Amino acid sequence: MPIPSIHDVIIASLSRHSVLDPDDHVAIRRLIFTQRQVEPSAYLVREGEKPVRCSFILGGFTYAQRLTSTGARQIVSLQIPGDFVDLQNPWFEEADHNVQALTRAQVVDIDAGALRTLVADRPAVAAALWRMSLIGSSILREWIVNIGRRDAHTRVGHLLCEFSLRREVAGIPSTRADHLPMTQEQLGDTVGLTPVHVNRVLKALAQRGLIERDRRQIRIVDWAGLRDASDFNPRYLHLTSR
Amino acid sequence: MPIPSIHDVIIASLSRHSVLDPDDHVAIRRLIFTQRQVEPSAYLVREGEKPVRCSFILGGFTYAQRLTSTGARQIVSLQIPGDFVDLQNPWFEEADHNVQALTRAQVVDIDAGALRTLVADRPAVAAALWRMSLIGSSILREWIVNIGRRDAHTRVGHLLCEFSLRREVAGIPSTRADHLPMTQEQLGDTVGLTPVHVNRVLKALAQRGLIERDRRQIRIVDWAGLRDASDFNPRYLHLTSR
DNA sequence: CGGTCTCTTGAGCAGAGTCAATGAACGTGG
DNA sequence: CCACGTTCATTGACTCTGCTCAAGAGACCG
Repeated sequence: MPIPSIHDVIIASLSRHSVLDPDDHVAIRRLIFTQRQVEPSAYLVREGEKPVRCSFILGGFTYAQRLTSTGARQIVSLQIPGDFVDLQNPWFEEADHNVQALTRAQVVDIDAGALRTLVADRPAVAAALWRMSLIGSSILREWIVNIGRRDAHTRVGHLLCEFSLRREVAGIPSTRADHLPMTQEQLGDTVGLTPVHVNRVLKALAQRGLIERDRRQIRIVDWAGLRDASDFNPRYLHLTSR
Repeated sequence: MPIPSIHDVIIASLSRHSVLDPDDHVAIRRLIFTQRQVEPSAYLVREGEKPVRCSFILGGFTYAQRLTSTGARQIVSLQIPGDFVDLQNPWFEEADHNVQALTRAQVVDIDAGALRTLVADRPAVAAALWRMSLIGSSILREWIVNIGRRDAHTRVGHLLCEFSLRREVAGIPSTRADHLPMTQEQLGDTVGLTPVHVNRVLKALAQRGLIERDRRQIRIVDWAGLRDASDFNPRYLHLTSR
């Protein structure tokens, strides 16, 4: 794909949630950035370092993660194509978490300073970016509820629903290979469970006819059933409003 | 207190994290708002409703909360004086959570439209507000780690450390009456535990000499000890950077 | 074809939850 | 100033969800 189309992808992503005028488009098109590919588990951001750029995901998936002093890992967010990785970077002195590629991913790096300038010049772009980061906050709140107050079955089901819906809304077809591109250990680190228990929960969900599994692949068979069983209400994703 | 001083409080709060110039001050001083007092457990925001204003806390404490379908409650954030309640409101069509007063609280309501205008006109103010909301996101991530991967003792201790430090940084003296103005049930709803277990954990923390309790009051006796026992690293609060 | 991950399953354990009773503190009205 | 009701805190006894440990089976890769 030629370079210009990447700008279109970013504009399209912002426009999914906000309204931009032609001048905003022009300003975004002036952004200079570099595209690169990252391999699974490669770091995009490291806790403690000074972030000088902000990435945008073209393809593949990434996750943000932190470790406790006992070495336990907790995944705190997932990014899918169309999302920004750490939109906060231009405004913070140091990163407060790590970001790693979940799958092989194609990303573009945007200079933090250029992003600050863009935001200062174009209020509508600032509002669009802000809105995206606010939706990110809303998802964080939902995860707190999920991990804090739901039992293991509901928790895992809720994550499956969220991931599936976010992907669908972003228009990302789910291929056989990457339907839910996580190991059961990563799934556990996302919802606060051990991999062993995740395994048992997935087995139970399959036995209840809510999902189907084949190797690493997880497919939702009964969407309404899983949604209801998982206390999933998409309001927190703020999909409709714009 | 005369009305003008409230603007000063807001400017001071923003200036704690960001740099504003005199024109920004002028723009903030043009904000019109109403001050009011809310009683404990009164709602400031209700899930699902269209938010038309954004509140700023002058005194007292509030919390954001959501319920699961089974009726369990999870508190997802705490606001202290100097914080905004739902800075997201001007950009969302509907609230995704409830906000209630934890104690009696003094708040000012700012019209969402006026806030949008201010942000569009004054990039530095926008950056300051954005930065505050990003710090809020960072706290949400830490809570996910806390609830997802730490055991009950560490979890409770971590919350005590966070609350104590945030309050100290905001310059809010802790009076005997409201040191930690939460019931054990609310504490449990914050860290994902039952009130009964919170009670046992507090008892154990006191026996270890980390905290002291008297009625509702909880005092940290051994700050370094509690910090280390609770895996508390204040990086996520982004206090120093500005 | 061996090595490495990941998944799966069983057995036993334990941290946190549930249920229930008692007690302390506090506010209110008489 | 006291009686009463309500809300919280505290504690014990018991249960159970999810964790730990461990072994074996697939899958995948060079």
